[in-house]
Amino acid sequence: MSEKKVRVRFAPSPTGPLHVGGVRTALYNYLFARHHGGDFILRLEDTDQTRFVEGAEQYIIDSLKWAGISPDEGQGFGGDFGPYKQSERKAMYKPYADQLIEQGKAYYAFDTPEELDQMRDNAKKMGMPNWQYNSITRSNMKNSLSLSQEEVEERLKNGDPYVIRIKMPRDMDIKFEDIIRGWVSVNTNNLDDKVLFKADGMPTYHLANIVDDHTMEISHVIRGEEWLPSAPLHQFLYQAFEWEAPKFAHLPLILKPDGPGKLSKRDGDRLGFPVFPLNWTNSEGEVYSGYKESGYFPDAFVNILAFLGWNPGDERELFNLDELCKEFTLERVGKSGAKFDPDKAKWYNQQYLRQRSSDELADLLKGYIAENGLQNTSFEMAPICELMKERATFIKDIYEDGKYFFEGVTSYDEKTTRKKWKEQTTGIMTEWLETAKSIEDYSADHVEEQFKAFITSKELGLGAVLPNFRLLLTGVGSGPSLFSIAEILGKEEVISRMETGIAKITELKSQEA
RNA sequence: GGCCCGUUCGUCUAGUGGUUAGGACGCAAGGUUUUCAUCCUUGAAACAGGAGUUCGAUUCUCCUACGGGCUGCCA
Repeated sequence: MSEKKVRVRFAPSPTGPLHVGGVRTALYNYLFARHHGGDFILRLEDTDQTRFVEGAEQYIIDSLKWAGISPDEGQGFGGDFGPYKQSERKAMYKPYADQLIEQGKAYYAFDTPEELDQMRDNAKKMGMPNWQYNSITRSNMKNSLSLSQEEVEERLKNGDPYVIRIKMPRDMDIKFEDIIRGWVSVNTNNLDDKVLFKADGMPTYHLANIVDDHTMEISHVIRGEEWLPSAPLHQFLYQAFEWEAPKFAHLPLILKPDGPGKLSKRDGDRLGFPVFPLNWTNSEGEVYSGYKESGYFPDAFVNILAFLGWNPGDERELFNLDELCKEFTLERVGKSGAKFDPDKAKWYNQQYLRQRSSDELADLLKGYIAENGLQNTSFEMAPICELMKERATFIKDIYEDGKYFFEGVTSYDEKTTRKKWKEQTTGIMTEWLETAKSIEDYSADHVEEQFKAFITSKELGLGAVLPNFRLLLTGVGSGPSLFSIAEILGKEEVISRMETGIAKITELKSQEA
């Protein structure tokens, strides 16, 4: 049976940026291909010329690359089955439509869009919300089944606009087995005579899709659930052409985190999380945020998406791409839609951040600083990352929570100053400053030892003194081990920060009084 | 409205004809910590409802409810 090589395709329409649902579909295709040693193909379905969006094609390619799931062949990636863009394959489709006409499986229809709108409107007014062009109604329409042969020829010769529609038979059950959903069955009485070929000379999605999947030797069609209703039509077309149909797998949809409905473009920025892999600026100049720019790692992003509808069947949750390729099967994909959980997404990123070495984080942090034109530091970046990574979710947290390493101390946290800096503190800190000056070894352990000896000799409590020391070195009331911070800053900087800090806080305090 | 698909903690989910229905995120409490975060422990939290089938159904069947998708010369 399926000795055939596994070949799957991701076939988006370049009408805008890809959102996470689309990327997940691409990911599942990629994982399936890798798991079976097959090919993953990118095909652009741009048969609707009115919906062309500048930059969308490149956006799709860039997104897949960023996520690390580049196609083996396809638009922008080469291959032997090209072109991979339907607008460039335009000439291929007509003969297939003609073949169906010759075989009596399809027919010409001359009804104008206006006439069809009129039909639907009238039907609606008469209480029929779903008027369809089908085996019943087609006899009342202008087509090659209802018109005389002479008139049809006349119209064709005159160059009257026409479409080609499938002639859906009456009362026939179409069944197919979906890998995820099992047997799906629909009666053709509920199906309409879909347009296969448009008046502008382009095929519709339905025709192009079948012809391309067949000629590109696609073995499995893995796509979103929104295609399930047209799957019977596609099945019927394979039969009409007498082609072996690929296997189908319809993926559940990704839903909004709050109310009902599938995740849409606006949800992300409304709810404070991205729905797109990369930033996207529309023609009006509005920017929609992307995972990349929001600080997500590609591997975390992939992990998040993989688990929206799939799981390994045990309790592991952290999977990199290689592991996913090894373990992914369509049989373990769920049937029901998943609501996107922004909190869980952050948690994943945090896990991946912590897995990274301090050197790796240091490089990323340098990139972040450069990209955003932020203040660089003369301190070693890796130890800072080592110190901050436990409490960070994104690279930017390392910078923001450790600003004092980069921008120095620019202010003193009001609350901590008010609550912890007592009258006698200035004196204590000045004494500690003198001691600190005499210390040569500024390793964290040694500073801690000296500090503790100091407070013991003064009969002071750690909780009363340390927050003030922290205030002097960082300007903030909380953070990682202060002694480690001191080690990174080094003796010179510690002394200098203490001197200016004591002076400034004392001044602030005296102004209050 | 019609057709199709779905329904286990708030969310993502595991799971079985007989289980204390498991995990993760989030939430709450306690512990650790100079502090914040981390970390550890504990806790609250689910089989949509109703009929069947069965000795026994969360698990199988049907109905209802709810959710979702589709219903274009869009994909």
